[in-house]
Amino acid sequence: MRSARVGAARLKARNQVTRIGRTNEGPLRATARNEILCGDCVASMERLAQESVDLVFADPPYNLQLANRLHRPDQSLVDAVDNDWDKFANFAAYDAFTRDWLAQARRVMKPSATIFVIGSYHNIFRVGAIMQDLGFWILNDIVWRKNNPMPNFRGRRFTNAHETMIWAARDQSAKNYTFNYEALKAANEDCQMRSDWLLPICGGTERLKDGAGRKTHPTQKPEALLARVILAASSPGDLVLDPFFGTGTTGAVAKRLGRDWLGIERDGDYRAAARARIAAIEPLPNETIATAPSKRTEPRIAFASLVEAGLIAPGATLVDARRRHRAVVRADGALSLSGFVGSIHKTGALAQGLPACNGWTFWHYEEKGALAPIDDLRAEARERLKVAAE
Amino acid sequence: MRSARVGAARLKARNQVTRIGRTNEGPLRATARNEILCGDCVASMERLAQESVDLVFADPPYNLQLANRLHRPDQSLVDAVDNDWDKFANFAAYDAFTRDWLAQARRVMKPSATIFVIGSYHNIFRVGAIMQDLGFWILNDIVWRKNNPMPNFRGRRFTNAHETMIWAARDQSAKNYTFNYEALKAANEDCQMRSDWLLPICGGTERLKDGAGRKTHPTQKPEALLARVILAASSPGDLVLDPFFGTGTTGAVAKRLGRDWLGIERDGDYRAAARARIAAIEPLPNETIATAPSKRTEPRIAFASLVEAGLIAPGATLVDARRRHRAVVRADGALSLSGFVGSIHKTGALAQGLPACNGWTFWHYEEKGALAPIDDLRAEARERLKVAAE
DNA sequence: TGCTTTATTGAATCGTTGC
DNA sequence: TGCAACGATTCAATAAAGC
Repeated sequence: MRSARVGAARLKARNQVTRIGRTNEGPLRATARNEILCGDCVASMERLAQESVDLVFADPPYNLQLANRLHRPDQSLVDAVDNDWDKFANFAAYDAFTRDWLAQARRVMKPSATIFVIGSYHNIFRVGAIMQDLGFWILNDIVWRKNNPMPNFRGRRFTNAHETMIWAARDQSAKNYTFNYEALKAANEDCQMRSDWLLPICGGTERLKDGAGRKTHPTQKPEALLARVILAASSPGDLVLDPFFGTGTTGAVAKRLGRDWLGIERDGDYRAAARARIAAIEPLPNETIATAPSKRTEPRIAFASLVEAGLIAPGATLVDARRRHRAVVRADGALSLSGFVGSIHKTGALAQGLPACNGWTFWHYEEKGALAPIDDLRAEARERLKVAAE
Repeated sequence: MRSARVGAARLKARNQVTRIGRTNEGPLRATARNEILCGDCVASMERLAQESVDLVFADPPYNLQLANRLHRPDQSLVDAVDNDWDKFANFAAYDAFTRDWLAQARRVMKPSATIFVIGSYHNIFRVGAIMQDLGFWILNDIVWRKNNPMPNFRGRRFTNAHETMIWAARDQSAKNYTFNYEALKAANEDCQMRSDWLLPICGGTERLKDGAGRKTHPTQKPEALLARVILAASSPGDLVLDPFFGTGTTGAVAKRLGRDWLGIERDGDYRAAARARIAAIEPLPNETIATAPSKRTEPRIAFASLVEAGLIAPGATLVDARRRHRAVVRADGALSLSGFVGSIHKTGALAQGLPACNGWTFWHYEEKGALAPIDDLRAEARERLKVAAE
């Protein structure tokens, strides 16, 4: 079951939606959800409400410049990307296109939203520079390392074994962007997730193919890549926009992970493939996708309230883990440390001679001869609050 | 001894040099070698002869924009890069600077030369876009993955665990650039070298420090990184230009690998450190660095990574278990056995007159008088890289 | 001397809340 | 709006110190 808070927010957002068709006609009062908009992504985004999406994933044309056809050593032809949508007259044309869609993406992003743009060396430098020029604030560049890349058949370069994603906030001042740091760390052997991700390319049964066995889309991204992006930078119920939807990997993964999604795609074949694909997706049970509470999102508790609640008595003695320092709890929730009176943090800092200190983990109380951090008392107080709220 | 052909070419180049001082005064008829030019890199490069260098390695200022001081969880202060040389008023100023030095670098590059530029997400996108605008033809972007990066202390982003190098030819038509494909392949388990390189950051005894233990330069690059760049994209006797010479890693590695070098540096302290450092470098014997035969060779195994990691030194002697055969370790990870150059397997087979051989168990190194198979070193290397093995 | 423990450090665009 | 307080946060390698 979706949590009550998230469910309510999502329902509210749903009710604000003005249902629209699949064409570009008419204005939008709010932003659609869980649909594929037909048409050019700039025109489509222009009609979306500003500050309405929580996350953008964009896989724009790479502007590959393959002058000639490429043959493998056995003389077979490499099925290169030569679609019309990847053709631009020159860098200036590509830059203008890039500026247009990025500006619109930025407009529809909530202040707390972030954007991922994936590309290769053909286009990612232009994309990144334009993002900076538009005011995006880059948080990381992320390297998708492919464990099974296509080799360089001519032996004239290094194997092009990675693609680059730029992760950016809407602007420098946006400090409250969604980043599920703890969840990613837990998923990575309790080490913080690095900027290089090793993932296989999209193949096997995941790769969409037509009746004749031809791949439906030349650059279909692996769902594992989108899963990490969406888990890292959104919450259940959030709206994920993909302006270059293709065959809908973003929508499929978003639906599975309990996020809403919105795709924009010009090509009818891609839209049809995406629609069928997403319809077959079964969302995961809510308990598997609910974001774990992080310390940052827990309600703040004043140390004084622990004293008021009787969890710690005025006059009690607190010590650090090694019993080197002693402080006495005052009735007003401050501590007294050899004549100095201050907060648990200030006294902890003073005791250690440091500029700052987290008093919750520094100070301990004695219970049955053993020491426990006063953070345990805070957890107890939060537990009581939670019970009282129900 | 250097080979006759290479030696002659080098001598000829030397004779063309007009000796210059360390100031920016006066024109240059040709390009100096094995010196550090004092001054601004744009002005200095303007005085170099056009089409005179074979390889450029550039580590320009990254334009970091640090808003505040950063403390570790233990409250210690992070020693961030806040040098004046990394300060620019805005993106436009950084772009203008970048355009200027890149244009000069391109002018002095031979048609067959390539350039490596290293940067982070702060600057690399602007650098890459400007390179494309100036006509450079990007061959690869290469990711330097750090196995020991600084963590993200606030838990607000992914660990910034890599830097990016752009490798480019002077223009699209330059097809004859130097790329030692076979040597790199032999050094990488007989697999093509990928675009992601795992290397430790510069530390330990390699890191230059002043008398008080402070690092001489805040961003000294590891020699292993430069070694792979120089081995990949130059030949013995070639001239390697570094317009942001710093403490001279490029010069040190170039000299060791039998390349000529030219550095440009504004800071007198950096220049002095670089000069002393390079003077202490002993070039490797020629047989360890001569370009390997270009014909496709039998399968080889990743012996080069042991050399890069310092587990076995270039020039070291390997013997078989009964000390009947001796081979010398080359800097590119191949072995030299009485004039024949090949992989550890090929040389082992040749020594025994057998069609094939497992070099890992055939060849031994000497440690404290005892012999041990180089397979032990491979195990050690694997242990070190366990983090990255995934 | 050798092993264990502790301290230091590296290109970093690294908060939020309430008065 | 600015300022001060709260309080959350680290991985690997190297070097130094302790035993």
